[in-house]
Amino acid sequence: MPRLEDVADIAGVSHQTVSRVVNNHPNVSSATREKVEAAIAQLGYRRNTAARSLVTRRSQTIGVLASELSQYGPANTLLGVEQAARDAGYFVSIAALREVGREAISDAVNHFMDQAVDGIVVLVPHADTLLTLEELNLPVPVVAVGSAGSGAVSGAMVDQRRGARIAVEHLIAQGHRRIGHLSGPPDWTDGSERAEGWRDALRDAGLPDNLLLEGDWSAGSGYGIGRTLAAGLTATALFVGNDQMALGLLRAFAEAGVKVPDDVSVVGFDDQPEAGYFTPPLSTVRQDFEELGRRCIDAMLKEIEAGAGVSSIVVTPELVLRASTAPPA
Amino acid sequence: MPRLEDVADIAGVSHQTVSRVVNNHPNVSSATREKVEAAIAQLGYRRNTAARSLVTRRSQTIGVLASELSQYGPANTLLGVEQAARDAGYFVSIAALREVGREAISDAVNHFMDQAVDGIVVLVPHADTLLTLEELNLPVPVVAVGSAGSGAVSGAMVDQRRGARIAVEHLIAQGHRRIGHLSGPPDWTDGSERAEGWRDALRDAGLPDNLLLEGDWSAGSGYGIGRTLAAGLTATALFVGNDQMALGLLRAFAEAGVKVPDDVSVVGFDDQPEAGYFTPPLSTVRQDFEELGRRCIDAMLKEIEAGAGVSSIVVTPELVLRASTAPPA
DNA sequence: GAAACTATTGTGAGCGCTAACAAGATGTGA
DNA sequence: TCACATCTTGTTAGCGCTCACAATAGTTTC
Repeated sequence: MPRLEDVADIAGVSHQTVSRVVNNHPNVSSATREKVEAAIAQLGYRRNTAARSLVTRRSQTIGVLASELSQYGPANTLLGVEQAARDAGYFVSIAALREVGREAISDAVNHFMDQAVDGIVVLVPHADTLLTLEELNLPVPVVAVGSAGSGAVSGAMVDQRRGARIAVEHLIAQGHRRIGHLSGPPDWTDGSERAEGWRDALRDAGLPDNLLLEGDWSAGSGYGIGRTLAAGLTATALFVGNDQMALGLLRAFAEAGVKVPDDVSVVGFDDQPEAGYFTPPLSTVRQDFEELGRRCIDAMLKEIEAGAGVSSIVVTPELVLRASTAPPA
Repeated sequence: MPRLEDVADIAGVSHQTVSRVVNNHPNVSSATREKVEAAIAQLGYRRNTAARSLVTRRSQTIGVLASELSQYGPANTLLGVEQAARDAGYFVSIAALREVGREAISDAVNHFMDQAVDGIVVLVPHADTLLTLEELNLPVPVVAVGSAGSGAVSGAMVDQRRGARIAVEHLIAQGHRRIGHLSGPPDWTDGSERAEGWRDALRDAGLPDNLLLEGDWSAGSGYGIGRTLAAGLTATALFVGNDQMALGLLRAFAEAGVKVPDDVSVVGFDDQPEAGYFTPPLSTVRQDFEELGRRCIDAMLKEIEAGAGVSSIVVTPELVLRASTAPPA
């Protein structure tokens, strides 16, 4: 591999001048710059990241700590993060968590510290992730996706509470009075936030908020709960914590002869690409995960490069109406 | 950050001895080792990756070049890759492709070369990816997932042709004689391989192989084709290139009053977690993507560390039967 | 026309680590 | 006992780069 020195020899300048060209320093004459650039092209020179990192004490790498990477939300957030990071000249390193817990998070963070990442984006949507991160007291900026952040850690989230509220308010506007919620696990921030939004909307409307069932995000849990519900359905509408559980629920209702939306309306959350092809097509709440990811990196780079303090990013979701909702009979 | 030297001072040895301890060199007395380890713990010493990389000329990083990262298959392959790589002490860097093409691949590869990765796993399931990679003639080992590899590039794939064959042979065994195929795009390796397997099975059985329709992997394309098919259905069974298209197809059939499996049997491909909750639950071909990812890293590390040559990995898929298939009426 | 600036280029040191070699300590057999 | 091997530790150089500073050339100001 050619070095700065080799380029310098060919261009007839010092290694430092080559370094200036490579780093876009202002005080280089255009004649010199051209000579150097020609030499760089001729040799196929590439700056050695390790040597550069050694002296700058920056790795130009951002670590992404993720669980549930095969889920629609985290995967797309990762895409946004990657795009913004690469555009800004950063590398993106990942560590996937198989099970979520203090130790697994700590292991992954250690891995990133070994790599000397310049910042960490955390894509672990559990309620106590933020706490664990604060305890670890990391020497680099951290953005926790799915939380509002704290004094030490930046947050970036879709306003799920608001999304849930919008969905439920729509059902109320359609005339529904008994609206249940199939929530995700309460120890997931998404699960509890969406449940809160559901409750907020019902309370504001003076409606009962006692029909709450807990799933685990999977289609299987939606199916199981759907079978139980179908046996003695009291609600005319159900707000479901994510699209996958809604899929399972629809399946269970279909088997039990419960008609959607005639007997019961169903609203999901996420708007994954398949949601429009469920039976029936699912009304749901759309979240722009890529945007969320991009904004994480914006905030992170401000912390890394401009020394900015922690920030709190909020992205607003949007209700998408399809055939699974209708006014009650 | 403490350096090797700092640890050496506290332990009362030379920096080189500390280096030996850190790198598990054999010839260090246990007394010395203990002193050094105590000093390391006391200071919270961490080896500086940049300095190490500079002298070893290894970055301990594997690049993963991926498109379609929000899809079930690539996402789970990535998980397998990450697990195996981290277990082996490697970092995993990612670059996601927004659109697939020579230039995008070349950009991402350049990004990895800037980072001096030790190897690249390519998760871009297009037919001409392999060609592009060969042309780039990379100075590090490359494993192309979804291809059989070539003289210069290792391959790792699920035996999709065989998976398709198994699925279609099952339909034939059930008594189906007109079996159509809704394929993915033919310029995707997965698309053409699965179509080949479908054709193989039909030809071997002396059945017609002229009912081939092309989708684009999305539920939407499955839906569109489903609507067309429903109008004048001649097949009694359909083998669909992936589960998402099958979902759209099922939706279209439901709308058109075509009963699955009474009027037509449907088999998908992938076995994504939701497939069992479609209406009806989908028979499909299961692929172990994580295993595939892990084996990619095994092969890659053999190339990097043992100087092994290119290899070709094949993982066998498995047919999962659910309610969407039945003997013809 | 000398002093004071600015723009451009070069020199030397050192980031933290590992590899190669050197040297001391310990043990072994004749 | 000495010559030789073996185990353990230390010394030195250098990986490729950027930073701080020095030096030169060109320009302006009074």
